[in-house]
Amino acid sequence: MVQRRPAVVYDVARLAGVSHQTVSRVLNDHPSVSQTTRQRVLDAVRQLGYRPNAMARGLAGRRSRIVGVVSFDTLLYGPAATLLGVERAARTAGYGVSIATVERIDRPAVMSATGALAEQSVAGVVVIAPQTAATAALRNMPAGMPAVAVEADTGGAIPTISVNQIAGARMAVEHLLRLGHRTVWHLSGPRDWLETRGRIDGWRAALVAAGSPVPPLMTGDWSARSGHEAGMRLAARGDVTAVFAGNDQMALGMMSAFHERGIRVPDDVSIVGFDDIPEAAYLSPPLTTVRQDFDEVGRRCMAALLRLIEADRLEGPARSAADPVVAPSLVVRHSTAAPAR
Amino acid sequence: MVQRRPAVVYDVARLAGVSHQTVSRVLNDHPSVSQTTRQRVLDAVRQLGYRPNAMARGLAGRRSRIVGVVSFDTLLYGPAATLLGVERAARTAGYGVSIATVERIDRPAVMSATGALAEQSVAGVVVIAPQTAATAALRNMPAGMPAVAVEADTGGAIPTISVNQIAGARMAVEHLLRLGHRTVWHLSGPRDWLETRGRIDGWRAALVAAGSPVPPLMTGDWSARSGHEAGMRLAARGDVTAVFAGNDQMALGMMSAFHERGIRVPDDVSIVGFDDIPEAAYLSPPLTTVRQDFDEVGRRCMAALLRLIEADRLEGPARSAADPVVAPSLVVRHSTAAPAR
DNA sequence: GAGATCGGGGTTACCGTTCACAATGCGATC
DNA sequence: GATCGCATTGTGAACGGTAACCCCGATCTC
Repeated sequence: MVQRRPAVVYDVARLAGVSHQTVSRVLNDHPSVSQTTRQRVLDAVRQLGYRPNAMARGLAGRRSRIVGVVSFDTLLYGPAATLLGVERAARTAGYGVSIATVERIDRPAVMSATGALAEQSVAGVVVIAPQTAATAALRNMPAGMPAVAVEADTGGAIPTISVNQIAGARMAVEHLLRLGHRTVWHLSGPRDWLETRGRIDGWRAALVAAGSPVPPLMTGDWSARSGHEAGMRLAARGDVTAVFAGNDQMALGMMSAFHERGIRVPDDVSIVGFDDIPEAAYLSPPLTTVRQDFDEVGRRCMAALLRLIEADRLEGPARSAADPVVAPSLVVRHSTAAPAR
Repeated sequence: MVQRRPAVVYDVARLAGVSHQTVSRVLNDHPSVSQTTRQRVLDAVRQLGYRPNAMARGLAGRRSRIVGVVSFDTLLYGPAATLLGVERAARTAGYGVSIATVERIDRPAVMSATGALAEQSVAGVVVIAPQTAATAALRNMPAGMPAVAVEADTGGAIPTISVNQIAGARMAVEHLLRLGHRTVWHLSGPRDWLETRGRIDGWRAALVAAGSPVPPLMTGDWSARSGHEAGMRLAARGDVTAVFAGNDQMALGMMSAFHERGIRVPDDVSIVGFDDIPEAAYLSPPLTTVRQDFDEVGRRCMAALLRLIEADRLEGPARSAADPVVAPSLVVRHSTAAPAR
C-alpha cells in the first residue's frame, strides 16, 4: 500500500487512539507509558510504516541524530577506513552521518567545514584531521559542540582516539633488529602528520634502546611515488639492509624501486610497512606490516562522542571511560628476513 | 564575539528593521526585494554571523539542501573516489552530503538505506551500487525522491552516470593486440557487477573484431588475492602472453604471482589493469591501465541530480542534458610489451 | 480622475516533532 | 472520607524557517 504522504505522529496517534505526545513518548522510550498503550502505538507505527522525520526532530529537540565527520583526503587508506568505521558505528547507534571533506587542513578550512555541519544541527562531530595544522582549529571548536578527534593533538581540548603509533613503530623495528639487522632506516610520512611523529619516535626509541646507530631520517608524502624515490636513493647506497616505511604505499613504491635496481626483497633488503592495506598480502613479496584496526577506532570515536552528547544533555560532567589508545599489531609476511651477511 | 545562542531570522529581521519574511526572501534570492533592503539584510546577516538552520529549512520547505549518497560498504578505490567526487561537487553546489553505506547490495538493504536518508529529508540521492542486485531496488525507489545512479542498469527508471566500460576494455585489448599478442586473457571482477559486464563485453568485442580466439573467461572478486590465484593458474599453463585484469588490484596480485613463478612482466606476459589507482605507476613494473575520471562522474551526478530536484520543484519535465557516459583513457606504462616470440 | 496593475513588504499559518506543564485516575494514607 | 502521591496521558507552545495570502502606495490606462 503506497500512501501519497508519509505518515506523521498524528496519524499514528489517531490510529492508536492516543495523543501525539504519547506516541512521541513511546518512540523515545520514555518510562511512564503503560505496556498496553506502548504495544498499541507500536502496532500503529508498524501498520502505517511510520518513520519519524529527522528534521522535525532536530528542530524540536536541541539536537539531531546525525553526526558530522570532517575528513581530509579520503582516498588515503587510513582516513577512508576510519570514515567507514565511524559510519558503521554511527549507524549501529541509530545515527546518520554527514560528511565534509576539506582540501587542505588549515584553520579556516576546518572551521568552515564544522560550520557547515553545525548548520545541519549535527549532534556532534568526529574530526579526522591528523595534521598538526588542524590543532589550532580543534582547540577552538564552536562552543557547546561535542567533538572528538582521531589522531590529533588537541592539548586535552577535546577527546582524542588514536592508534598507538609509537608501539607500532617499535614492533616493526624490533622485529627487524631481532632478525639480525644492524640498524633500520625509516622513510616517514609528511612531517606535519601526527602519525608520522609517533612512528618516528617509536623507530628512534627502539634503535636507541637496542644500542643501534640511528640513520638519517628520510621523508616522503605517503605516496608510492615518494617511496619509489626514496628507494632509488637507498639503492644507490648499498649498505642498507632494513627499512621501515611509514605506510604500505611507500613500502610498495620502494619495493618497486629496489626491483628495478636488481635489489632483492627480502634477500638483500628487508622492508616493513604500516597500515596493512588489503593489497599488502599480495605484493611481491607479501609485505610485513603493522596493522591498525580502524573499525575499532571508529567504534571508540562514536562511543566517546555519544558519551559527550549524553553528558551534554544531562548537563553532567563527561567522564571518558574507554581507552583512547588502540593497540596495533605486527603482521609478519615475507618482505622481512635475516640480513645476507 | 561569542553568542550564547546562534542568531535566527528574527534577530536578523530586528537588526535590519524588516520582517522575518523579508529576510527569508533575501536568503532565497526572491526577486521582489529592493536593492537597499537586500543590502541592509545582508549586512545584518554578516554582523550577527547568522547561518540559516538546515533542519528548520528542511521542515518548512519540502526539501533540504542535503543530498544522500548510498554506497556499497567497501574500501574499493572506485566507489571511494566516486563518493569523494560527489561530495566535492555537492559542496560546490552548496549542498551537504549524508552517507549511508550498505554491507550487501540487495533490495532490502538498499531500500533501508534510502529510507534512512529519506528520513533525513534529503533532497535527492546518488546511489553508488554497481551490482545487478541493486537493480531491483533502484527500480522502485520511494516515489518522488529524485535519484541518480552510478554504473547501474535501471532500465531508464532513473538517470544513470557511467564510465564507458566497453570502450575502456576495448582500448586495453586493442593496445595488447597491436603490440602483437595473438590473444588476450581476461580476469573479470565479480559477475554481478555492471562494470564487469561492460569490461567483458568490450574485451570479447575487441577480440572478435580482430579475429582473435577468445580464451575462457576467468572470474575474480576485485581483490589482489583473487588476482594472485588467477595468476597462479595462468602461470601453470605457459601459453599466456597477455592478460587484461578487471582492476588494478587484481593486476597487482597477478604480477605478484607471476613474479613468484619466475615469469617476467612484461617480457613473458603483458598485463593491463583498470582504474589507475595512485599506486599503479609505482608497481614493478609500472602498470599500464585504463583511467576513469571519478571526479567527472561525481560532477555529472550532481548536475543530473540538481536538474531533477529543480524540475521536481517546478513540476516541469526533467530533461537530461549532460552526457551520462564518461570516457575513460588508456595510460600506457611498462607492464605491456610485444610478446617474446 | 478612478480603477487596475504591480512592486515591495508584512501577517499568519504550517512543517512534524519534543518539551513544559496540566489534568486525570487510582490506591494508599491519615 | 478527603488528601496526597504516583503513574499515565493530554494540551498547548515552542523550534526556525518557508509558503500563501493580504495589504499598501505608486504608476499606468482610459
